[in-house]
Amino acid sequence: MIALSFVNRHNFRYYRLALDFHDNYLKWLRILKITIEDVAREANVSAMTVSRALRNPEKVSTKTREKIEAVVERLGYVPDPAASALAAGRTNVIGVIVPSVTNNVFSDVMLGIYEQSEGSKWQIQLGNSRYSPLEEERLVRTFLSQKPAGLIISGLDQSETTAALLKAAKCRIVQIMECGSAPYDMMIGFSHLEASRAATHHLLEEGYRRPACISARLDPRSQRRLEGYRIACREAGIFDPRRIVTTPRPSTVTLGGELVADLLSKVPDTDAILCNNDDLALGAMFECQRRGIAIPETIGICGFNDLEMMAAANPSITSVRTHRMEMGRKSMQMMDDALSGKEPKVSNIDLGFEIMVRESTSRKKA
Amino acid sequence: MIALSFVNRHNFRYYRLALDFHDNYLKWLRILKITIEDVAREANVSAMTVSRALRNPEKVSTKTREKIEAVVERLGYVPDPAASALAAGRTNVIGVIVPSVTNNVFSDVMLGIYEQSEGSKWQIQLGNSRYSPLEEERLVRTFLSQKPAGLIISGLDQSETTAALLKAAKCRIVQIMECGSAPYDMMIGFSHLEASRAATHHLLEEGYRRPACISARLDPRSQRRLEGYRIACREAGIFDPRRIVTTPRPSTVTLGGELVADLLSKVPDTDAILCNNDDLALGAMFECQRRGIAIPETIGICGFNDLEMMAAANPSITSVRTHRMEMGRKSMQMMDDALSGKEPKVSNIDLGFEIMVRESTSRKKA
DNA sequence: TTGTATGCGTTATCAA
DNA sequence: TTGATAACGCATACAA
Repeated sequence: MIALSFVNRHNFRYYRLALDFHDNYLKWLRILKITIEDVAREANVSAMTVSRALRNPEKVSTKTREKIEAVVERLGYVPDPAASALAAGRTNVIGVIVPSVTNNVFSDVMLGIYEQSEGSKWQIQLGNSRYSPLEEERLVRTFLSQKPAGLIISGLDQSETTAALLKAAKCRIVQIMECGSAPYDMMIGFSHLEASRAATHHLLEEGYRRPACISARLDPRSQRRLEGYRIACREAGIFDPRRIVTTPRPSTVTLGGELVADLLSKVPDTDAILCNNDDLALGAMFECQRRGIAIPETIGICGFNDLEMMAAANPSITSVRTHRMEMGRKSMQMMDDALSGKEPKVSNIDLGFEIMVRESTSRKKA
Repeated sequence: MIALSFVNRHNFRYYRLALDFHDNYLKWLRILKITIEDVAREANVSAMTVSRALRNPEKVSTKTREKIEAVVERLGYVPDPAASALAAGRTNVIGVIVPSVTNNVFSDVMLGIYEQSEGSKWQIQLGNSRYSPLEEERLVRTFLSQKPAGLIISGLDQSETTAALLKAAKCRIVQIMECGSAPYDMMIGFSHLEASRAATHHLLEEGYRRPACISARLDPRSQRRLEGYRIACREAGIFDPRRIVTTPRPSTVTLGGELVADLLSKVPDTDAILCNNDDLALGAMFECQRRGIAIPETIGICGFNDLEMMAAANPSITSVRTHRMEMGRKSMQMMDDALSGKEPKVSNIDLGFEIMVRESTSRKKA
């Protein structure tokens, strides 16, 4: 009876079960549901003090804090995030929305994000829009309903509704992958158009006069890369629309080979191939090798993204290095800074790119 | 005054602001926070009925349901998942914990999971343990604290604490990637040991007598694959420990080349290389080509996983096909079935594997 | 520094 | 078929 007097309603059952057997009681606690109340009772403090000890340890005396921490550890207490979110009206969730989780490009970015978030209080939640603006909209809605602290989202091409949702959102937003002029909030990326244009320039400088471009997927960034190729060719006065071969299919190594086959059947005098990504480039290389076409002498090949395998290939393949992991890391850092009150000085970062010249386009010395 | 009489406390402000201007009021609602109460008031029903109309539409008359749905649509009401989780004590979240999000192997599995979950009410939440049992433990704890409907987790090698947590968990669990005898709940995968053993057999059947094995990362599954190689070699009486070259570093294409260089410097008479994954295999191929070693004549190369690029390579590379996407899909299906009450007939599935014989090991016909 | 009272938005329960 | 009421577990605001 005495024990029951300080027991709240929902703890009744296990107190009944283990009234005079403390160890048993602890076991029950562990299996049933441990709340902040349980911790408070064990530590002889109020629930509020426990809450404080966990969120703002500095606002609690060292002694009580240590006592509470010990009890938390002993009981294995884990705060209920739902209750926390409901009471506080916010969460420690940072939503990350990417078009693809199977694409190396995005997985590298995610790696950077994960690395940077390690040790912080932020919890990453990943969404996969699968290149669909509608799916993206659904994801944004879902994420926002969770009152996230922040949202990291890919690109500039959200649907009108999505854009409206993001503009109205009360959380911080970092757009990644591209550069642009009107970020919702913060932004970090690079210019796909300029990168592709520079790559085309490189081909021209190496002496290739009839460069082609193959592209798959045709998402907004692919399109801008295509445009970069077009511009560079026009600037050099050698643009020929027949040398552009595209497909909406997702890119694969095999597809790279097929696109090259298609290309060469239409315009056999092509002397260089700018591939919209590295998978295509690898496939293009294999196809050329199968046909006995010399790389880089007869045809030069340039990829995009500079995946790790480009340097290992034989011949090694020229590619446009994009700083994906750094992009992930910095986006997370900007987010963290913004959420910690130290507003980042620059909120719209162009990370640039680098043409990694390798054997596959080095005709000069040959 | 009349209007105020039926207005609850927290809606007071925007009622004040737009008492007699209904449209404006709706706009405010949209920007501020729309709760189930707002919907209920607009639809002239109780909050409970709105809740029912959304969760169990069949328990509400068609007329009221339609009325409510219209209001929900008009106000753009999105339920607060935190409140829902708190009140119901459960969520529609299915947690997926994988060791790596950058590894093609897991991204294929995830693709399957995402595809299968599409259209269902389940919400996928991804966790990345980065091959760390401790990180995995942390993730399991975090996920469980969210009262998920289910958990999909990779492998059999959880830490003791993690295992205890999972056993005590009230949610359904599907283990993926491997086969084993004592699942926490459900399981789907294949035997890495048998797959690797079969691949080694294939090499022996092709006439290779001095097969080597290169491996990176050395996670539990790599180790079991290594063991499969050992067993097959011992069975054939040709086991030579010098032919095993491993590194704890994460595998890359470049690393494949380095391991081959290392291997050949130690045991130059090696006539086949079983690579523990396809990245290594590709790197091995490039390295052999660089050294002018004929594939498959002088050295045969076999990968593991059968990533798409294996078939596109030149020469095409033999690999062990594992049914990753199907694994993802089926794991999600098992989960869905289990959660929907229709307990799956088989709860421990061996998906098997397939040796995809290609040019890189086809010496017979040569 | 610590505690008390109260509300967050939803759903379970039971009554109508 | 619908509604009233009481939790759910935690954090805010304020009091002590």
